[in-house]
Amino acid sequence: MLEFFSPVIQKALLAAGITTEKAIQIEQPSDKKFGDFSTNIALLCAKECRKNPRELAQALVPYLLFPPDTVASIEVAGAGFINFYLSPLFIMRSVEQVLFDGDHYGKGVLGIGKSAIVEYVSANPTGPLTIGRGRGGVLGDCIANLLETQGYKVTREYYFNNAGRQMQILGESVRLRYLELCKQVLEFPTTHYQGEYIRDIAETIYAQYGETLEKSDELSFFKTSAETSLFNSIRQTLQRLGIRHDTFFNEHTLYLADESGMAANQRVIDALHEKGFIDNYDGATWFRTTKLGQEKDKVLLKSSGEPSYRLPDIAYHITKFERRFDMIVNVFGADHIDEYPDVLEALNILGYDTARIKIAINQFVTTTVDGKTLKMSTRKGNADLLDDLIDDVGVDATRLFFIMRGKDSHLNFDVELAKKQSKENPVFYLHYAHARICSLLRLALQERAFDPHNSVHHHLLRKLSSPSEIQLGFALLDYPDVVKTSLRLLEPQKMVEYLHSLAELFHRFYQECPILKAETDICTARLLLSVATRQVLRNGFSILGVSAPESM
RNA sequence: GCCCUUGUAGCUCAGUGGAUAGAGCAACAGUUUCCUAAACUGUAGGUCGGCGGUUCGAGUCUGCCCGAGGGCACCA
Repeated sequence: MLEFFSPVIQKALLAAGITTEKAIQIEQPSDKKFGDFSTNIALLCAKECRKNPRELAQALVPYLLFPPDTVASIEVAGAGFINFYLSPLFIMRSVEQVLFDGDHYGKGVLGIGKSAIVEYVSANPTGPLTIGRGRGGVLGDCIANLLETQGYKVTREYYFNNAGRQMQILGESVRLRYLELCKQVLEFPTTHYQGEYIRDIAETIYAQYGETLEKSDELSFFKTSAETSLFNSIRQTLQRLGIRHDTFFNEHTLYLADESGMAANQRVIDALHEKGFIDNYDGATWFRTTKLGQEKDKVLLKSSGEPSYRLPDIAYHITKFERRFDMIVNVFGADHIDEYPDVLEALNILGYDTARIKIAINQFVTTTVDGKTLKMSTRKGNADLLDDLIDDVGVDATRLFFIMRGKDSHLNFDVELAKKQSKENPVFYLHYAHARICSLLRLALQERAFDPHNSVHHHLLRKLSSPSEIQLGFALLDYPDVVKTSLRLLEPQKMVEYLHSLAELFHRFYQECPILKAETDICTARLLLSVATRQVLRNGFSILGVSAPESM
């Protein structure tokens, strides 16, 4: 709605002879008695105009000229707020727009002609996905969906590493478990992967090859088997959640020489060296972050000559620029919070426009079962496996619970609540609203041969005027703004909250207004309002990646 | 010790420097001759962790203190 109000306010300021640098802000007051929308522009300008904000607001009002039948009234209130009330006609006309746009309602043009990359999950294949990773996965997936609604061409990328020390340890862990199956007595080191899944992989190998591999010192077979198995498991889990990736970027490619005969990692060292940010001491190569005010330099090349994780990270991000993405979104968990400032610093030094990069960090998840909070543990048991959670509460609850709180909040996943078949459970409440509308429309088809796709009666919506109808219509009109806000803040939680309030408004409308029992025109209008509500619920669900059940 | 996130109603959480701090759930009291009561309406519930500072105005910005989670490797 900013696009609607802003130009009018801009003109009014001009007409009233007020010049200001301040950006126009439009907000929805928490209380309807302060209008449908309001602006604080008079308060913002009061100081530089050296005028009382209330007087300034009063002076502005005569110049606020909106198209006919849009804004019903304008009031000055409080310290100098200007409050706008929309006309019911305007609201109902926008409901017609919802019906007209259908699946496209809420789409925008912000990203048309632009490309975006969203990197998420990015777990190395050293174990099955944990609940914590799941939150980031769903968050990333929703952000990618949001970008697509605005016309961005989105690449969903998974960055992983199947080389290096962790993978060696993984292979060794599997080999040791295999040897145990061959009745060898040995000590399993605490530094190795303890998970039950290691035994499973070893058993599969044992079942297939018996003890024929017992004498082999060759690790790579065990490593490769483990990697293949775990990567499959990860991808299967993601698939269950409806999370897909377009590209898998292997960190290892950054170590290999390209056409120019040089590895991407080496090019980063050279480029940083040229800028004077490389130093060699203690046998290692360092990124001189002390020059940037940090306490310590950071190792790029270890004394063994191998890159530390930081170097390929920088090189990897450079590829995102080289691949010419207009927007670069990185989604990762709080455990990687210290990683990105160094990467950004390096990119800045090398002259890349880091304003294109957006970072979404999600805090961790604790699960509550029977009122008891379990802390996530990667070591023993499989209580923190994402697959187990999905088995337990289902895909929709898993997805929705992960994003129904702000990403910065330390999420408390109440497993009991997620399984409840009642209003307490937000998943259920949202589903029910949708199913209820579907059921209503099935009946309307039977009793009145109502066709939701027939547009000849759309104008009847303008006959609706009761508070619950107007409020519902108003909420529908708000949807495109909610999409934009969710994207701007990288926060799909805003969408969840919105859809919940939309469901609530629908239930109230349904309760207060008889639909099929109403006289013909009103009945049709109310059915159309219901169709529009269902449309917006569906559009929102599809961004969140939850299903839209037709009956329950 | 340092860094990041966080502390708002009994619980889970919103809150973009602005109006009397909001929502959901739980609690309590009501609503079905009627399209899904798997719902709706109403009531009650607060020292915004604490103490200062910035300004016309602070839950929001800032300083310190306290609590919670995470991170501080030549691991990724």
